[in-house]
Amino acid sequence: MPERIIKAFKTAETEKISHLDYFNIAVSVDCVILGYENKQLKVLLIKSDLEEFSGLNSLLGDLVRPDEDLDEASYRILRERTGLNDVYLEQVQTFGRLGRHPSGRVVTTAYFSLLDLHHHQLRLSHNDLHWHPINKVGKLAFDHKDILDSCLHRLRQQVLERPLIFSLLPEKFSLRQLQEVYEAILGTDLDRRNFRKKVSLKDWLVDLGEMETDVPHRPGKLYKLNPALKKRLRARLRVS
Amino acid sequence: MPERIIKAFKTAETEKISHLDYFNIAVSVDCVILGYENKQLKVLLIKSDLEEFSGLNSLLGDLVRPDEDLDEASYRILRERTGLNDVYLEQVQTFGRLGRHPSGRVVTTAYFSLLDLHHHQLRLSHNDLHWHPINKVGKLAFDHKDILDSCLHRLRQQVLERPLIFSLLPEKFSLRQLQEVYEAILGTDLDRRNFRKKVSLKDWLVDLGEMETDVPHRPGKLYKLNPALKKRLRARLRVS
DNA sequence: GGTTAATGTGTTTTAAGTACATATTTGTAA
DNA sequence: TTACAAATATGTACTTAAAACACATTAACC
Repeated sequence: MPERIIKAFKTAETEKISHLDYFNIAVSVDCVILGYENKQLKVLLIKSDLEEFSGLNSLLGDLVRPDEDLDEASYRILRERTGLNDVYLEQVQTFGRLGRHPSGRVVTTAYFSLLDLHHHQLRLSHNDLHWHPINKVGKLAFDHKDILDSCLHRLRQQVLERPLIFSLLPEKFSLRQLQEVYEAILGTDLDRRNFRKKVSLKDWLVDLGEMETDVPHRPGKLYKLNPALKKRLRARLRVS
Repeated sequence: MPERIIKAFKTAETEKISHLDYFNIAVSVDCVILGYENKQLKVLLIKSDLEEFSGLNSLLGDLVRPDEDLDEASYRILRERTGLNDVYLEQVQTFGRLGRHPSGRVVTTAYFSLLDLHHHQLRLSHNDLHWHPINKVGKLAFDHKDILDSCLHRLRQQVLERPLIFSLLPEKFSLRQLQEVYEAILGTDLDRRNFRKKVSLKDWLVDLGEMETDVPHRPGKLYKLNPALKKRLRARLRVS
């Protein structure tokens, strides 16, 4: 099969490079899995088990299997690591610098995902997995800091335009909770009145007619995500 | 070396898939090279030489070499095909669907580029290369129509925010010419007065104090891109 | 029943976007 | 040389969105 591919690319065929070398590039995906807790945005990291990066954390990634779509690979990683399989994932960027992986040539595609850190189905697969507050992430293994930053950048860019954020929250939430999520993601304070005006102009929320309980102050109304938008937050791929 | 990589990915190591299979994925880049002529946005295409796609056009792409960065590969393609080497290229998205290439598994990363179709250095490398008006592109080989569309979408999203467009134009240009480029890209008519107001609020242009010549009507002022922004339109990579 | 800590709702100001009109300059053709 | 065609150059009124800002209300706690 490799030969067929190389023949399909004329330029490659005429090159003096050994044909097999073209298949010395591994393809991986890395997932920036984000959760929300204690008014902080957190990212799921794992201790790197490579000598070169001992003591450093890394994102969750894996080689793409020869028989799975790129998108599918990211869902697999999320599922293997968290037990969740109906979570929104979005491709952000591909990193292909030479030398980005100490063991050889690996080109990796970054995805980000948002999920409710307290979701009842969430089961972390490994002891060394942990949630790390986004603004206390120091050095990471590989170029994973760059990958994280590019995903955060994309997220911040999109979060006010598209209803991405709701998978970070429980089913029912107050406007204050929603605003706190936005503040954690954007890293800024928002004006409560302007925020509410902005949100209410979109068709994102449904008033449940219920109130918060167990808060030491005047309870707020509870909302849920407009069901019409809910499907977009789900994975497009099923478990294989 | 492949073995080292596979060992570096714990999950892969424990799989029953033959280790070598992980290296049966080829990595390519595809370039959406856009130019402007006759008030039309055009894309550089080539006749596909694959049997499966006979009669169809495709984008310009190639396998990534084992010893070159992903970004570098896209610059190489641009250089090989057009002779230009100092042109802006931007990564857009990676396409990894199974079966997207009939000869085997190929994951491709899409880049777009804008260049002056009448640039004196432009030398197309191949007879079958041709510029195709963007709104007359029909079926393309592979998933290249999807790739083209995603690049156009990104371009349209960014073109009013960032000074990307100026490499489509000659050094000196009038505001009318500039507006026509925007209209070709966005596919809409723009109000001249509002357009000028919008552009003049940005710091993109420098008034040259010169006038158009050889126009059959009142000549307009000529402008050039603010030199401070020029470097951003150049490649970050040099010719190797 | 007063205090605390939120919620819930405007208004005003400023900036950005949209719609629209008139005078001006050049080339061309009568 | 003059009228006409076709574009440039410029400005104002209207509408919508974003930013700044204030006050009355509700429930829990003591």
